Amino acid sequence: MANKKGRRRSFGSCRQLASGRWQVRYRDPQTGLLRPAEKTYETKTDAQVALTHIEADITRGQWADPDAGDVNFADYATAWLRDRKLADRTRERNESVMRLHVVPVFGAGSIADVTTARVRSWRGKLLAAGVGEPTVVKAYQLLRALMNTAVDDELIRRNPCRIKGADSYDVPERPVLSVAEVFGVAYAIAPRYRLLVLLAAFTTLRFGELAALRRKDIDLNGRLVVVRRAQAELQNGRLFDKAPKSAAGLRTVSFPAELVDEISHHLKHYAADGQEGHLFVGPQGGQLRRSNFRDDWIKARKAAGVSPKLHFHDLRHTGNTLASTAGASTRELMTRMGHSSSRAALIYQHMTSDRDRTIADRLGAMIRNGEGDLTAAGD
DNA sequence: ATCATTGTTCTTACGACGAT
DNA sequence: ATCGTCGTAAGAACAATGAT
Repeated sequence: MANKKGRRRSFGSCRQLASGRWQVRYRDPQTGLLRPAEKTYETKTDAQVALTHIEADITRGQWADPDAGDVNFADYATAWLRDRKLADRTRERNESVMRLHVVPVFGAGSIADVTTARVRSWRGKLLAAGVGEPTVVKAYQLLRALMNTAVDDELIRRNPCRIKGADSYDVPERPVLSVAEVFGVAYAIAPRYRLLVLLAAFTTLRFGELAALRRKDIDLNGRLVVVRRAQAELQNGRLFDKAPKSAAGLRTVSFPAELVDEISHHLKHYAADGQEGHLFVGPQGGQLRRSNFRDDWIKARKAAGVSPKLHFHDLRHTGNTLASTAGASTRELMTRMGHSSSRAALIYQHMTSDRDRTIADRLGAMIRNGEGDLTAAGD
């Protein structure tokens, strides 16, 4: 229905209502139905300008259904979280961040109500309330990801999460131990965990990988430990083993000959029975988990006089640093640590086991030179 | 190369429960 | 009654992968 008089428009129409104000109507590009614009205009000129803008939006593919953003945020967020295919642990975390920090503020309104200004103030309040920066960053990233999907769904035109620097934070350097300090901790901790500390440092396995080790994964003669899986822990405490994601995750790492006696001793006294028995178990024979390891770690850390900031995971960095000192190349280190390199290596290169053995041997030399007395003590 | 996103580990707190 | 262990929950911190 074009204007009766004057210039014919090819797009939409304007008409004057009984009130005297001007209404704009146009074809909804999705339904093909004639729909009135959101508001009316004082003058015919204003109405025609508005119509031009709408047409331009549609032409550019930027037109968004004004009603679409009217989706309840909480409902949309729930569906969004549900439909993502994520690892259980990631899902858990996303759900808790959403539930605790995002939905309480935005949940009641609609998707379109989330404006940049509100996002900024929400973020500031979280920080002011004492929520840690990593968590605030996490919450922001999550909200942004959700709003990105809303953009894809054409609920909103553009993502309101556009606060510079809000999606990252500075990560401080981690402490690194000397060989002497590694042994200091190893001999300060409960004996059943001594090998755990040593392997963490000298094979640079992760806690989850160490916790998943079975007797059969240790080759004393070959001085190898085979990493076939990692133990993961859900927030609800459920433990499960995960296969490594990449070829690099499934790997064999050499350990220094200086650890052989320690390992034999451990196998004899502490490891669970059978080839499938866990190498490391809790005080009562249960599976090793963070909660039942933590107290021992803290005590050992204190007794050994190392930084109270030292995380178990820092042993891995320590081992990495030591291995680097022992002459490992970046490539070799990555292999040893179980990193894949999607960038550089199109084809996964196997480091020769000879090379890994050499690195382990040099680590052994460090143990001998640095800490021969400690290895003999306290057993 | 850089940024976006996903994944893993560490910290703190508390309650249940059986052993001492 | 107290203690050690274990399980659970929430939050914080750190690391790696994947997409531009």
